Amino acid sequence: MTEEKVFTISELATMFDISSRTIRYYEEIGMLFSENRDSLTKQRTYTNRERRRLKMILRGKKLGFSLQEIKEMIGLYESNPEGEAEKSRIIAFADSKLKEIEEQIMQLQMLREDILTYKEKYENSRVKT
Amino acid sequence: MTEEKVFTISELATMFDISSRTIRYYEEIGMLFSENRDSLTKQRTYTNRERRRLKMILRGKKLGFSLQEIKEMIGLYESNPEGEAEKSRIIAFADSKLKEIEEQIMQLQMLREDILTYKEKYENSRVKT
DNA sequence: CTCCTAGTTGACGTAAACGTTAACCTAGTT
DNA sequence: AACTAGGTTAACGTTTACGTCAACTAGGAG
Repeated sequence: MTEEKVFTISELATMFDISSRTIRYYEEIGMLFSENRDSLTKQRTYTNRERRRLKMILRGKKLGFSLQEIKEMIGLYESNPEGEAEKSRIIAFADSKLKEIEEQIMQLQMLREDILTYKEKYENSRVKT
Repeated sequence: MTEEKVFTISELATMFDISSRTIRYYEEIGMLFSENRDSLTKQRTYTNRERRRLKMILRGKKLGFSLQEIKEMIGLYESNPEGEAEKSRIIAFADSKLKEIEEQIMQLQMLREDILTYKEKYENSRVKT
């Protein structure tokens, strides 16, 4: 019933269109974990939890964040702060990231407008042939 | 009257808080040009046009694009298409970039929501001290 | 003339994020 | 038994985007 589906490394790789090496690398630098590896074959298995982590990592990458930054952000999701000091430190980090993200959204909207403007310029300049 | 202000390399560098080396590198790979270099001292001078180009490059970088991608996008701004075929090729490129950018904005908004959610979770869990 | 500042061209070095290859293991065919 | 498919570790290679350093030059300040 509660049998959780697990994935092999190549299943995850094809699922997200990345290489197995990439997944091993993420594990190497502590961004991904493979629980319950077969003690004999040493093969990695991943749970849905790790699949979601990987998805977050790839989203972060597409958005231009470094793996280090992504690691810290995921840490935000998973941290269990002890005491008020730790909590406000985390909230401050969240706020700074939020500001950064909002700035990035604004810049992207500006870039979008720019490209639209140039595109329309081309569309309206009919070439006489 | 129409005397355009020009900048030295270190002026531009401090203006955008980057190194001179970075500027030379961008020139090296054909993303920036220094017109009218002193024939004796070989010193570079930049016009407002190049200052704007540099600004675009740095914006692109902050948004997570590679220098190659940025180069292509700037090419979009500066291209002067000959004939309908060339024009529709450029418009198609613009469209694909626009899609990409809109997707990126959406992802950023989702990330923003995620972080907000987690932040509020921490804020509302008062620690009893 | 000497020194300092600001620039120049190579050319080699480096961090991040993987790619690639070698040498090995195990499970499942044929 | 031999082969194939899919996985493992270890280690060296590669690309991007610069950093760093050496050796040189031209223009002023004193």
